[in-house]
Amino acid sequence: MSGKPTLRTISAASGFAVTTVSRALSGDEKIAESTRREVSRIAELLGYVPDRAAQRLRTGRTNVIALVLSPHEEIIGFRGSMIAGLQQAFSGTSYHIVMAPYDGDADPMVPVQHILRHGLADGIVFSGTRPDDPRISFLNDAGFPFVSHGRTDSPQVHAWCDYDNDSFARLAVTRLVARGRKSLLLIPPQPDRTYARHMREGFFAAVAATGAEGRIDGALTLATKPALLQEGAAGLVERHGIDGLICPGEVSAMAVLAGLHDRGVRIGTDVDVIAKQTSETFGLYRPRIDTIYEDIRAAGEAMGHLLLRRIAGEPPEGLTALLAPTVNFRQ
Amino acid sequence: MSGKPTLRTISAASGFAVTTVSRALSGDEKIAESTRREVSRIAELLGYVPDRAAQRLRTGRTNVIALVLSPHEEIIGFRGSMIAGLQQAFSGTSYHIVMAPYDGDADPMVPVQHILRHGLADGIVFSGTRPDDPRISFLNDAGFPFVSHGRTDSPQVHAWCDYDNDSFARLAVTRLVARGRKSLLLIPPQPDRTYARHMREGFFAAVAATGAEGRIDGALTLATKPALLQEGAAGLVERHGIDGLICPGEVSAMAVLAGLHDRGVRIGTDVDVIAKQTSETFGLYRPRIDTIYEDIRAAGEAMGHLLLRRIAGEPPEGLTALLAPTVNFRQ
DNA sequence: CGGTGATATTGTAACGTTGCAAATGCCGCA
DNA sequence: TGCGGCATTTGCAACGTTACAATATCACCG
Repeated sequence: MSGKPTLRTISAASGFAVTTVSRALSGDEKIAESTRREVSRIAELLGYVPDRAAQRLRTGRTNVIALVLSPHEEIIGFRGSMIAGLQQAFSGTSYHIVMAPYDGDADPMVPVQHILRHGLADGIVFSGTRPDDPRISFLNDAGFPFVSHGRTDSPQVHAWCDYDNDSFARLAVTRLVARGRKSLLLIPPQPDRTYARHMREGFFAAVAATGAEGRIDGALTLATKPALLQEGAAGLVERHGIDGLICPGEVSAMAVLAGLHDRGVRIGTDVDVIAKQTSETFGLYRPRIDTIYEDIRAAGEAMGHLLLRRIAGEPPEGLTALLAPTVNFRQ
Repeated sequence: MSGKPTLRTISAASGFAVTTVSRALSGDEKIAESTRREVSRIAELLGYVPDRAAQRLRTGRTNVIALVLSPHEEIIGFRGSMIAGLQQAFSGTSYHIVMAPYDGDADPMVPVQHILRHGLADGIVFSGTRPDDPRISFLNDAGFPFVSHGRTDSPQVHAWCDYDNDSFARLAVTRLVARGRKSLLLIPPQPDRTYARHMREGFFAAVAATGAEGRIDGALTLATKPALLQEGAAGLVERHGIDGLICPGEVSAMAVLAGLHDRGVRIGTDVDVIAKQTSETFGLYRPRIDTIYEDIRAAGEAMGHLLLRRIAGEPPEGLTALLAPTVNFRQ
């Protein structure tokens, strides 16, 4: 009589068979309304909670979503915001989020294979998508529900959510040009990611359209080494007369701004810097700069909803979300 | 023949009983070395992976650790760093981290009760510990392994990991006084958390010891409303002649620095600001300020190890870690 | 040569759930 | 009265694992 109540406990207490109790609590199927009420009443009374392990063993469903993030993500609050958004999407469901271990250095296939191999989850959310990301076809072949943060070049249809980095770059260029800047530099985002290409394309398209001069310096690619950016960006400004810089994230922005500051370059006067903003806090940076907001939390929430639909069996066609930039410009 | 290999598959392939196979793969117990090798060989060959759901149902162990964090944590990268540290501690084990849903507003007991009720995990890591935190006695009574980030006033013995905020405040005060500052302000940390008291105590002890003047303004308590801090701190500096400020986190530091900047107060000249630093990136802030580092990732790793020992059955006595501040002062 | 004990292996049962096929009860209609 | 058919309920089996008690094997000793 001690221990947690099980279906058997409720069965004994209510007089109905275990199977009936199970079906009554599951909600659907042919069960008399009176039976359902009585069973529910007793279940509630006894504080019954279904055993996830048993359900999982029997049904094969885990009620778990695996989140695969590289710890090297440039954006500081990325993990936290993404999790918050996913949790928002899963509130009201019985899904929990498990963090798939991934050191970010190894083959990106490793964590994904690990999840499938061990049956850790019913669906996967991953980020850091590459143009030829092998995870897409692997998961598609396995028929495993997933949503990627970022797009690929692959013709394979799949659910994804992405930020419109093309528009981001266009907006940034347009703004800088409107402020009278002529010689623009895009701090290169992570080169092997698809979003980096979108950003570059938008950058050069806008540069061409506005008649400004635009460059990207490959040597500054290592956004994970802020010290390099700090030196390099400031040097370029001096040597090539750059007067407008676009930073693809807060870390690169902080590094660039630090480098300029340390050389006595006046932000907003000698040069303009415009950055992608992903946290509230960055808006407190001084001197104020123009930013364009990317809402990671919203991305997480969108991905959560898309994934739930995939798990429910919806085909991936059209299960996509392209999130628009929000400008945050000074007067 | 299709489907994942199970113990039965290996049993059939090797000729040993299912029980023998299970024990051979589990590692211990009396199994002939030759048997173990043969069974392992076949298991490897067939790509056998034990079914977590079945193990969990049979043993009651989940191989999961629940992480309970408030999304309102002031520190931006807190979630990500904590997760990274925990994952580091769990690498090589079969433990996974599940994020317990917690909106931060509700009763902190809710997520903890949820975890126990649904048997979601073998252990819990939680943060935001209060002096009379009800989770401590609840989990102790339930005999459930846990580690808290932060201490309590309760005499109950439990595993915890904390940052030495007393030392943090003393170091900060000492540094400011050494730079000639006389009238110090501590931006108040979250008032209902134990760490806030430690920080206050260290602050006033050091202020008394150095003969400086120290104050905390309760009106600035709402660290989650950076706008308030921005206005309030700058106002206090002007009205009360504050010349040294201590910020308990990066967000409050950014707010305070923004407020001072906007009023034309010169950082490092008119006033000195010293802040707790929790991310690499913050070191790029300009003008440079003195910071004292708190390593959240290290805290996560320490908590992971402590929790594993608790789960292994070690009594909580002495399972504690007080992490020391690291100063990062300008020359 | 029978008995003892150590060592290694085995069979059975159970964890709590759900899918399936079968059974029960009941009503109306022939 | 008997029977088909519907609505509801039931029992059995199984998911894959491990705990437990029991058995088989063998060497050794009296």
